[in-house]
Amino acid sequence: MRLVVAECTVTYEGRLTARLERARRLLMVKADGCVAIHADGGAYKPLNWMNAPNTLVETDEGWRVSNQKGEVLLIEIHDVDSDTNVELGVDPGLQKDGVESHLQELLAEQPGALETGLQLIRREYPTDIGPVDLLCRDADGTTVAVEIKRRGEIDGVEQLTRYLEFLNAQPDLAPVRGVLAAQLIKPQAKVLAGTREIGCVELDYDRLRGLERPQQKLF
Amino acid sequence: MRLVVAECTVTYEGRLTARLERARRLLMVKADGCVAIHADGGAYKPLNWMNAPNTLVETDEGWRVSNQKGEVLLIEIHDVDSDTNVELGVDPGLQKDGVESHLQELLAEQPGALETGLQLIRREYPTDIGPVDLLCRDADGTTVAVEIKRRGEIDGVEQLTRYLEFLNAQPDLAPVRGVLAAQLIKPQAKVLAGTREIGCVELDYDRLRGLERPQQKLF
DNA sequence: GTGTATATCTCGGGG
DNA sequence: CCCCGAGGTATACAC
Repeated sequence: MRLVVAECTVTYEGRLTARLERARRLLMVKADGCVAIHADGGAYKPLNWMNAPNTLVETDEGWRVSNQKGEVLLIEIHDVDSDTNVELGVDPGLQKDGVESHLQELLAEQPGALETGLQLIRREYPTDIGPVDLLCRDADGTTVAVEIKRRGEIDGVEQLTRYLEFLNAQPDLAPVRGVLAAQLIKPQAKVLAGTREIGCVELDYDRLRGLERPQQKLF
Repeated sequence: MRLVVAECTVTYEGRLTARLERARRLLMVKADGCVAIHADGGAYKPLNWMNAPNTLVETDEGWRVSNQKGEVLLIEIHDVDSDTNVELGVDPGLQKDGVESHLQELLAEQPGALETGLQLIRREYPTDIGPVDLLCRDADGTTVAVEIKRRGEIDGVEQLTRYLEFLNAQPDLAPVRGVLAAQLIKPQAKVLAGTREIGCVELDYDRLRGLERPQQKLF
């Protein structure tokens, strides 16, 4: 990783046009080739950047970074304060837990946690307009489409509504009802779901994890 | 801005649980207090971070960064390679052009560019479910709700559909029809718009800018 | 590659 | 403060 502290003026032309007036900033070039221009604030996001893959051309005046899509980042460098290289090596990477995919795994194993008697037909059930998180059959034999979110909001209800329209157009599945499952469902989403006769289930993530490994509960 | 290169092991507990195994990384602390942990790849995004405002406590073992929401970033520091401070000062900031707000300004001034005879009633017309970009009246006196996007996709059609449902429930406005305006409208969005009788208009941004300042065209 | 959905999204505006 | 919508969103994943 190369770190340069310099007085610079920057222009970006691409998906929009943007300009940074002259100031002292940190330029970061990572091993993958991406370039980021950081100021001393504004959270972790750089003021301006160019992702890899790109081409960096260095001249006396500064850097010209461009890519195949026609985007150009011009960094005019007036004065260099420092220019250092840091060897970091390959990173083992971030391990995450608690995201939607894990919720989906847990519920695929335990559909009964959503509703007594619910049984899984298929996870990621494919349709022409995208995959349905879980397709299930309830105790009465009715098909149920389940949409899983970390937070249940209006767009989740919209998404499930599109799936239900599509699934109900298939005579072998119809009638299909919908259930929105999330750790937290916002009031607006509950209201919208109610007007469309979509069920709402709020989940306890830690409890689901416990259900997944019941033997752990015995000790 | 403080830049530390160090061998570290990191855990984050908050909106999710995440862990970074031991490796050499760049730790960045900006003047606003935000902390970012960068590897030598993965675009400009850090592997892990904590935004301001937060509290950083430094001990012999490493850093403990926490905030009021109960999120905690623990950085165990095994070995410090370098630890430097860089003075950058306040940044004049990024100036942008070409985004949706500018399209909205241009169309608010030139509703006729969308459709002959169209007149603006109000920009950012407020409803209980969010503001309608442009509310207009057409040559026949019918109310028209306009949703403006840089790129017209399915979610833009959904958003406009919600507004139309809401507006058509108001007797003083109904009937209201919808128009989706964007620089580029994707085929799927056009199809969905068609099934809901929503109009689609593709815009030429440069031409709109020209219309805004017609005197520039004379020279 | 396109299409679809997610994200510790981030960021800003308005009530 | 939350809610809502935009983003050069970026990123992953399926088709």
